[in-house]
Amino acid sequence: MRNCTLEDVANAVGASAMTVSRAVNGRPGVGPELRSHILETAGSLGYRPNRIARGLASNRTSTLGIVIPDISNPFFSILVKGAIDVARAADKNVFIMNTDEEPALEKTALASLAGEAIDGVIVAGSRLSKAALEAAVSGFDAAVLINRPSAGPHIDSVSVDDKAGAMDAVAYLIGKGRRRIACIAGPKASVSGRRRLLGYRHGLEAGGLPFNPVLVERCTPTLDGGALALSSLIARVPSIDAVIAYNDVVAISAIQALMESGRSVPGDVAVIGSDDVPFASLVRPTLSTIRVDIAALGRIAMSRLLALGEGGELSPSPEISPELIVRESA
Amino acid sequence: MRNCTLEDVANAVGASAMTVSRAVNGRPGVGPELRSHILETAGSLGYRPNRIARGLASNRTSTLGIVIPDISNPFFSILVKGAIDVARAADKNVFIMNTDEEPALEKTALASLAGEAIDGVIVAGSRLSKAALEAAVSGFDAAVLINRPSAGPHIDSVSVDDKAGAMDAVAYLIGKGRRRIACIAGPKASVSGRRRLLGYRHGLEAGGLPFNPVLVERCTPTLDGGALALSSLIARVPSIDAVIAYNDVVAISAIQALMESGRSVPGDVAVIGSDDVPFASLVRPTLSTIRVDIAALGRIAMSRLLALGEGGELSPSPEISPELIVRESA
DNA sequence: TACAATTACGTTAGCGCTAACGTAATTGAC
DNA sequence: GTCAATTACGTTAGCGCTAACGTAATTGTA
Repeated sequence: MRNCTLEDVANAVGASAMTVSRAVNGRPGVGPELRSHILETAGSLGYRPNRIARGLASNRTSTLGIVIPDISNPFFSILVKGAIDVARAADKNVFIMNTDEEPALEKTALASLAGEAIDGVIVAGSRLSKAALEAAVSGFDAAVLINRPSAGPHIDSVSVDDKAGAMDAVAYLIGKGRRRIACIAGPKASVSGRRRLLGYRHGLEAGGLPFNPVLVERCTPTLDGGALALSSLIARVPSIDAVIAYNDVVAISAIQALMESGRSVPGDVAVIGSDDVPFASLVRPTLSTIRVDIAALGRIAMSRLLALGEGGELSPSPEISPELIVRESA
Repeated sequence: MRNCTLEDVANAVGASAMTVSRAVNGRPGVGPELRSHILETAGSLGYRPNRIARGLASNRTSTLGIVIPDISNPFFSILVKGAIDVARAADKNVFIMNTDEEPALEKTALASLAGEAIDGVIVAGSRLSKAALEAAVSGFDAAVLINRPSAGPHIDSVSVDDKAGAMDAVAYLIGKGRRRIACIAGPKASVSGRRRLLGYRHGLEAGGLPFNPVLVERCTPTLDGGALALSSLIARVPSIDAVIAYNDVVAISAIQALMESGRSVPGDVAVIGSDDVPFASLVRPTLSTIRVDIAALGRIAMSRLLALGEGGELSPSPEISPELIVRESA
């Protein structure tokens, strides 16, 4: 039982394939009676357009791609959910590519998507250099970069003002009397990590505290990364009294390590995470964090990607403002 | 700058497109020197096979689909990660379809995937009836259902022995002296929820306790679903001393509600979740749970889907055994 | 040496669809 | 009534690739 094609429908109604194509795609050039007759027949024959053939002929596939470092990280899974909700509403399907934080895999993923002739791509949490990212993305008709500057007319960008978020957090900590504030920065290749580090630094300076590199430690964005980084930090500066962390996962990991080292949170050390992933309010102590509306970020990115594909004029790239959420940990 | 095609490469080396196709796909029928010459030229021209055209011509797209209720649920995001890791190794791309727990959207998603002419699909957490699921899935060349029985030769199945897991948990609770054990069952449409409920019932009977429907409450698998269900339970039976929950998210939600009601966990009420998602060990009290190797589940499902597509003989459908992890909450 | 089997290619056709360009019939303006 | 503009279709060609079938050259075998 082969799938029903345009031509099958055309034969059934006694029209040409082209006319059926026009009817099915809601395009002008078909009379109202014939149109409805075609649609009825197509329905009863169970006709489903073959997106592959359509893609080959029209060079537009109604298919999009999302490239992220790690779908099992709640930040990215929520981001993806927001994005594909919007895509589904527009009847587009989307490929999800996981890069495991590996720049090489990110390049491969983008190259593979290029072979799919997709209409556009969202790249979030890219670990590529500016030049490499631009090169990898330039082959697409449309692209939206999250937390990376746009480069070119068919490339859009949506960012979170991570710097401001980190500054707020530092200001809050200073206001609470904390003076030895450490920063667990993210992976070196993470732009949002660098922005948060910058915000940390500016926040300290704004509060009249010196920036001291000894209070900064990089980490992998995993559940043990935070603990590892924290161990290095307290080995160097046992008296730290606050930590701002790259994200919530890292923050929670750091809290575990702090407690194991005999320190209380927030008594001895205050901790602020970032993103406000769902479990941030479930851990004990509940996590103070710099909230980002992640799903909205995904929705906005996908909306703009679709608009870019339509060729419409885009408003200037928005910057999402994070918001400090104070809970128990700070 | 158009993308380079097979024919461009063919012209460059002075061979036919067919020969280049054979070389690029590693198929026999090309001499060793010509083959390497073709591959070199293809590389230097930046040739990337057009998967769309390949799909149309060969009716195999090297593309797969995964249909899940909610990618932002850590269970499914980890499952997806396992699956796409395997897919990537086989150079396949995958569509992720989110159904928001809606049977109607699940049908739409499957129908949309059918239009993509994908090589196979994994359906996890289906909320469709047996008949509807079989109908929706029968159009695919290959399918793997997670936690649903297979139906047909081209449909495989991978299941978790949820019933055994729930029985273990109940036995453990009874062993600890708990007698009024409640069950927060999942959504009515969830097969794994029904299996866990069955395990709960059998576990009680095995332990010599009566099954009492008043101790069972359905819930949505969300962060407030557990709390809601728990409120109903304690309204009916204030003296419950244990709860086994549909999954970890629900369990944590229930714990919150228990604490708000003035009960201590595990002092007054012991709680056991299911799945052991990463944050289960991060919440306080840390969560006792019925561990499932979710990533392995995803990897196995994808491996079997790929094998099914190759037409190889499959070993009988495996059943993953969960393992009770005892932490603080029980 | 003769003849089948194998290898290394090329040719043809077509996957299902749409872009681009017909063509015939109808409409409207003056 | 004339001519342009519009509408409602049909025809042709081709997207880039591969399946299926050629064909010529080489190899092996008795």
